[in-house]
Amino acid sequence: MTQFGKGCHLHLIDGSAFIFRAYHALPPLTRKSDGLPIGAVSGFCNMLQKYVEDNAGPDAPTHVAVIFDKGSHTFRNDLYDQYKANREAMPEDLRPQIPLTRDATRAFNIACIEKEGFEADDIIATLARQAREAGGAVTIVSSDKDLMQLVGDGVVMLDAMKNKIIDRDGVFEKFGVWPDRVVDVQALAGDSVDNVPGAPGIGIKTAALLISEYGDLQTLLDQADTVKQPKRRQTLIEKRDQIELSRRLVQLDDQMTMDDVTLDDLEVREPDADTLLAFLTDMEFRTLTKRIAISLNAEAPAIPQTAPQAATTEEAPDLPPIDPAAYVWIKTADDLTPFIAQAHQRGWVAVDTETTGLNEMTCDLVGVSLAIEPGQACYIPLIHRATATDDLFGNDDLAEGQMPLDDALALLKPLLEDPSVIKIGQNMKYDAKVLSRYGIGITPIDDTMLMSYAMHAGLHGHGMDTLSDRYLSHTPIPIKSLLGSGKSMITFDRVPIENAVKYAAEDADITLRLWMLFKPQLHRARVTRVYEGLERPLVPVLADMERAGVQVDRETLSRMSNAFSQKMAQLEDEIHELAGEKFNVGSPKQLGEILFDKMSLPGGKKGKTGAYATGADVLEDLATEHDLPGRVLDWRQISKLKSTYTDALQGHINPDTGRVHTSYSIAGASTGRLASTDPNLQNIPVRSEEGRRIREAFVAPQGRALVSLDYSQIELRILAHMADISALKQAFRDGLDIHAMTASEMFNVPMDEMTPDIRRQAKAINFGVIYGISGFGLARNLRIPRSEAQGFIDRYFERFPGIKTYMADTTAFAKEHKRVETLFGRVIHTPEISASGPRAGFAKRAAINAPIQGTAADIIRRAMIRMPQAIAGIPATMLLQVHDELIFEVDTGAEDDLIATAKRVMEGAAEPVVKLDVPLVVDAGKGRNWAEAH
DNA sequence: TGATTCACG
DNA sequence: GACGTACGTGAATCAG
Repeated sequence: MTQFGKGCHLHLIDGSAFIFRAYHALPPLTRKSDGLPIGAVSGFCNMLQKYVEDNAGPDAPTHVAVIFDKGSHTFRNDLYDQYKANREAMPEDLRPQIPLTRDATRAFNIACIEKEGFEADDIIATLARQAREAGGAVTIVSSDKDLMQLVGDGVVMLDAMKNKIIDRDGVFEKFGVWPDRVVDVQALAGDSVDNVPGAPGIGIKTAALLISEYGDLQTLLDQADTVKQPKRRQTLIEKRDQIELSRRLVQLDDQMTMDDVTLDDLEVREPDADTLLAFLTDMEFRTLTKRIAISLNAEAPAIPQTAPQAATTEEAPDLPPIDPAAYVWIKTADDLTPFIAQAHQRGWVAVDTETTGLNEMTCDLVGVSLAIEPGQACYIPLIHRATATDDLFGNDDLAEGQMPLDDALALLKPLLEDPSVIKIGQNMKYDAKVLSRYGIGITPIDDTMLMSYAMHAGLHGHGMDTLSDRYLSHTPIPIKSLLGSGKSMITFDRVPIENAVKYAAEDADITLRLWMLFKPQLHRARVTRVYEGLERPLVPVLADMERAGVQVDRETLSRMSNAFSQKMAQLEDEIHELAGEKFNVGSPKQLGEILFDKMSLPGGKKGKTGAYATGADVLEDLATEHDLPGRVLDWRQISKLKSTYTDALQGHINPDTGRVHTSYSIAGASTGRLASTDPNLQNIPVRSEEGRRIREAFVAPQGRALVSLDYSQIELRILAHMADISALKQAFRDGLDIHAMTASEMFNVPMDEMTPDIRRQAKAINFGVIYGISGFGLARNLRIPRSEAQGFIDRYFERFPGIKTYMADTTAFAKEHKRVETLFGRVIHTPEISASGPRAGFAKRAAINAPIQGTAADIIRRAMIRMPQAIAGIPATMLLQVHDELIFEVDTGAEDDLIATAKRVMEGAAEPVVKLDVPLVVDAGKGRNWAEAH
């Protein structure tokens, strides 16, 4: 063994870069024998092997190590809590591969270095310094620009993919300064990937210019008042703290204490053929095993041929049939432990919870089912009752053959919370919410409903019955057959356990089979990023929001209900008086007969069911003829407010929390929007004065306030970007009133002569464009002749020809591919696009609207996913989402802090994946209730 | 259960 | 030439 010193050459390989490159470059391979994801490991081994082959010549290194990141919290997070906060979560199928890449490195007999709480870059910096001080040369195998500050003085970088050396000149080419000033440039330019703020408005080019002129960052900041450009000067002076913070973030730490590793430990060693080949064989890499066996002059061990588990075609894989008789009833801890052990070993388990109801906030956990292999599933009954009802004396005994609830949960908790075991479920938000009330934080999760949503939105629903029917050709046991329906319906805890086992375990079995089918399809459908980045991470965020709920004041609602009752009774009397007879004002059928048959008012049109139409637009037209229609409109408005809001909302106040807990469906709307149910809190009135007062009942508790932030004109901004309309984009950049600007363009009216009416018409056209405009629709909306509306549209297309092109391109794309996409890759299928008749019109307009509405939905999803981390230091809770608005509750005094932070997250939510040509603007409000905050 | 109506973005 | 239309949702109500 030689002492590291002069003549030695150390190679430091950036392991994380290898892993991510391998993961993204390769399709999602799985180990054939058991389905373990191994695509990244395979790519990693190939890259290591290629590296070894490429570096065997006279320049071969004498010492080598692969360096990995370990842990997510580093000293940089202590400096700046937003450091790397933009990072998307590690894909679920990559996580189990991380330890395997360490194993692979060791199998190649290469030193493998990681240190808790340190980034690989700092370890590399430290080892490089040590090697230089000992007189050796260093090559850093990476193309990461963050490492370029280390280049020079015997240190070079090697881009292993391009096999290209990056030396001082290469760094100068990239940064415009020599390596010793790279951190200064990075500190100014910032980095959106790592979320290093830098100086706003200054990029690498400007930064390099400034640094070259002033020599270094310190001098530049000290003499910032001499910078000629006023904007730069102002930024440098005002953002000095932020820039200095950025410098500390990008500066690598080369003074780490590496007490357990010395350079001498890194000496190049020949791989041990048996060890390496055993590892590769175990991974079942056939080609690579053979290739390496040849290079090592060794015999390649045989890899047993096993039947492929997940089929590569669309056919269902060859699996045991679904057989409810084969499922296991777990009665004791001894029955359960083997299942749990197997789940740990496998790295995944399908989970389903059974409860006494559908409301996760109030129902009780009745049992849990698990599935580990197709056909191999069990059910753990927990509180099933012995009889169908309690007896006359109120006795209600538990059934035999159940584990005590606490014992079962104590055994399950470590499994459900184990970060190395994926918990698979269908609509996991439900199970996560139920389990969280029992002190279990289930993680990490995979969700078959969301996988289907990512792949099949627009094609069909994503409930388990639909998916099982379609993709497994199996109809699950209907829940009705166990619970009955209507008045005699029972709760799940009254279902005899032998029946419950069949039903519940089947659900877990089906979920597991769907997962095995869908998981490899995500990559092929090119929606892995959508699923991993927009669907899966939203589950815990929404679960927390729903559990938090919003405080609603029953007194306020009840007072309003009473007032509405009186007003309705009064209006009813007037209506009956005007009609000359009593009838049910709430019955469109009776109303139609009164209006058109008895009173013979004009415009009576019957729909396909033979009933007169009595919608608001019809009644508004009739209001000029008679007093009655107007009264009915008033009555309807109040009736709506009372029944749907002031009355129904009171019934949704949870008695335990005093708050209303909505439920968001993630996979409901085809465009990517959320939908709110039980109750729907996305349609609380705001447009009418009376309706808006209902928002006064949504309050913050004592000592807190509500804060609302909403995107301004987000869909029009997205349209301007996607259709690339320079006039609209410029208007948004200039912060103009977009509807007034449109009106000015279309009607040749100067902005300072704009009237509200002209602006209103332009606004209607702008909205019409988003919805897939038609002359008829615009005419009806604006109540103008159809020919005039068509004239507006023609003129609009003349002024903004890009819009017409965009619409034509979008429909052509939809026709060709039977789908459209958002800027973030969300896929919305449009199967009806080639239909004939009126359905074609619907499909076409939907296809035009979906990418715009969907992109807006993607953006706010991204903001919501980042929000919990971003506001972690503020005493605030995110409560509600209303498509382009987020509502928070916050301690009084911290409102402005929250607004600043949440605004930053929302306005930057598209980045770094999409760089919009228009700014996103968020407006904010605060108050004691929602009416004040909005 | 389906149609109608109307609340929201 | 006629069809029928703005896009996306959920809830309450009536009527069969």
